[in-house]
Amino acid sequence: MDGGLEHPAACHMLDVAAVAEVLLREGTPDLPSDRRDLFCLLIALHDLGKIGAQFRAMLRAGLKQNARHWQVTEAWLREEAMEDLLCERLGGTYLALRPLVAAIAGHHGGPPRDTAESQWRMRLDAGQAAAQDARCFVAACFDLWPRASLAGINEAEAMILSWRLSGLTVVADWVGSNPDWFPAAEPPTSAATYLAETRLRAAYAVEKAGLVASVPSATRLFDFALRAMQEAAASIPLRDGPTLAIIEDETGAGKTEAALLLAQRMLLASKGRGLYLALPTMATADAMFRRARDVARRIFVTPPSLTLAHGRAGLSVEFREVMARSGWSEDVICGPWLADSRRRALLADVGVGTIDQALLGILPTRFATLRIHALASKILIVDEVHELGNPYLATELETLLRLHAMGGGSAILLTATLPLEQRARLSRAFEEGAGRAFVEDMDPAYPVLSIPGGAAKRSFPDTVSPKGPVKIARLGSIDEGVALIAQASASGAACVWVRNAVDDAIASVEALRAAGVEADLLHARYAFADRKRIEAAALAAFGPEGGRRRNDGRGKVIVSTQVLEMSLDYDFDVMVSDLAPVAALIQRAGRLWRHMVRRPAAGRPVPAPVLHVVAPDPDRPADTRWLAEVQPRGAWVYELAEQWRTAEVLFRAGEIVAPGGLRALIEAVHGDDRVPVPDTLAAAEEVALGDAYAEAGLARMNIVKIAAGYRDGGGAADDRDYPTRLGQETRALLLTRRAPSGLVPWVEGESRAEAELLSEVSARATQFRDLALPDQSAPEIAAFTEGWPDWKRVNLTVCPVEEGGAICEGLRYDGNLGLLFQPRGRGDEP
DNA sequence: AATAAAAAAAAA
Repeated sequence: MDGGLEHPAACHMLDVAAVAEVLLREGTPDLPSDRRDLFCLLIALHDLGKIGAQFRAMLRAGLKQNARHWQVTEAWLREEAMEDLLCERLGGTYLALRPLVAAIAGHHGGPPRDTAESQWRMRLDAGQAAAQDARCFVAACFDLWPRASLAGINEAEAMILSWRLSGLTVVADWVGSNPDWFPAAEPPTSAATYLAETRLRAAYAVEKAGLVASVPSATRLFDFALRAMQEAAASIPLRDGPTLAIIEDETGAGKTEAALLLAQRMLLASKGRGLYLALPTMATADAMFRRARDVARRIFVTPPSLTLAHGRAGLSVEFREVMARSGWSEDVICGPWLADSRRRALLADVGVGTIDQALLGILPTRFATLRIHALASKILIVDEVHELGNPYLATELETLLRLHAMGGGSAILLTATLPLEQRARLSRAFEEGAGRAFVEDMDPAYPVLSIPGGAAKRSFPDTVSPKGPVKIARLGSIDEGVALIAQASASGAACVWVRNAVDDAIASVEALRAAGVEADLLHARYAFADRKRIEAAALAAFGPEGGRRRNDGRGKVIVSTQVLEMSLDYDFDVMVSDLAPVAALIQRAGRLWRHMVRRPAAGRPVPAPVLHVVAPDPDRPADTRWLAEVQPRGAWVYELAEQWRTAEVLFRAGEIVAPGGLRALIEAVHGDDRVPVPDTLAAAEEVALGDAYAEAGLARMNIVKIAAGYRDGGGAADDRDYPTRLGQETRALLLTRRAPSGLVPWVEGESRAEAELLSEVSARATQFRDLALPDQSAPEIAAFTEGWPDWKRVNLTVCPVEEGGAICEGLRYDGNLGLLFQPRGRGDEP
């Protein structure tokens, strides 16, 4: 038998190369055929390191190998004689070869990093016979992919290609390692006959895995009459090559549908083979998944695969339903192979998930290149881009767009309130990634649909939201807020008070109660189950079908924090809010008088929508204590200069006019020629600016170094060492209760894992500093955590909750108020 | 002194 094929690893390598062949044909953007053959040839060598005495010894006797087989793969391919052979046969230089070799060798999550000396040692350990076998196998592969060529690839291009090749290798390996699809067989008679056979298996396997891209359909997506922005998306001329489209319009203008219309046209123009819809939170991703189901089916000719990708995707009832029905559904499907891991979820025809799932691809984390590869063939749709405006996230997003464009991908960005400068930075990253000159577009038109380097639609019929402008009124104190809500609620108005800090929100609930007003409380410091319950109750009160009034006829009242800004479909008659940056206030104001068709102005208990902002007078001499007097805790949440500037601009404007007036408000606070702050706040602004630079710098440190290629620019760190978001450290508690059988999760779930997820509550780590949390080695807790992986034990503190809610001195939990930190020395009284 | 947000097993 020729070519070292008697070695079991040889068949596996050909299996994996055959899978890669099918994937390149069926699932990734087009690559010239000589590049495809080059990729297949190299991928066929990915497990070359298994050919060797050490690996055999490990398999037979369980001996420990000094180096892992994937490291040895690179060692063989970097051997001088081998490198010469490869360069000669492939018609290229070792400068182009080496980055690609590292890409296929590093298929276990990270790139190989061994020195020439240790690679020499690996070859020595493997033995002479192995060297002979390896060379034979490589020679046989040349004949299998005769068109493979390095011609025209220089070092810089090889660096760029290395990212995608690495990801492709991983996917091919995962598919090709499945024994159901590639059962062990007798050694074949020749490499060529074996490859011919296994190509059939590969085609079947790729289909079974759900990786054959569905064919896009030109079917009309929506049966309603398109609105202006949607019409624009359906008709704007697309440009050649990788395309970025930016849709800027107010909340509720139908941007998602516009993006889907545009995405469908991009698919039909072969700018991608699928979609990934990236959202800022898990909750918004869940909501998008619900909406995407029907339309996803219509975008494709055959039932497409549809996945939900985020940390708690398993809790989504809709996603579970799609998985359960995927064996026979004519609708959308998600087979077991795709559903098996979050990383794989990105490979589906239509993926919906958090932006973080995509961002992990540009951080040097384990299997990051799999994410890059999966996204490369997708139209990347990023929703609520304005939520990703902090320097760390923004820098990550720029990098993602740059890399996506480099790989030939297209993208659509959706936003309500993006500063022009931010829009320019994202556009620049994409255009530069696509290898084009960037022409800055500072046209302030709004709403707008623009394609950098291409067409733009800037004139829309002059529409004003049906509710008319939202008036701005200032309240000088908390007491005024209490009085206003008490009075409005008495007249039957549905009321909300948005506060910046959880403890301030709790204080407001107490103040309202003292004034005879009962209010619910919604923030993020609840066990997941309680938060879900309170959100559902709020939806029943303030949602489209909401009851809005209590039995006694008074309007329902809720006090909340920033969680309210996140796409929850509430409608309030009256809103009071702490001063917050203008973009946040615009989002909050979007929850005022939202459902005008169901609830026209005439039926409302107040004459007009007004946003009452609790803030000090911006004309009053402002110092660093300016805000703290009305917001004892919340004053620290946002940057002070931004807060003052918002007050100055918003109170002077006196109203929010959407959509026409939004751009001017945003630019006056965030733009290049923003309003200057008083001298007394200049120092605070300097500090904040410094912090922002530091954050962006940290992001640049953390992200993968694209130009350095996968070997030197990537990594295999634990995800937690390279967070997708910065923030103060938090600590997660797993609440439990005592049952006859021992500790059980605080709430029930369909499975133990689900019950645990639902019983988690997090808060800032510093708040626990002086608390004596339960000893985790106590017998009842040790019994509860038995069998947990280490990372889980490190990250979760199991806390038994007593009958009255006490956890330990100074800390208690209340299902309606959340996790409560109490002043010390007052015991457990509420 | 202080928000919300996300994330965690590989590939015989």
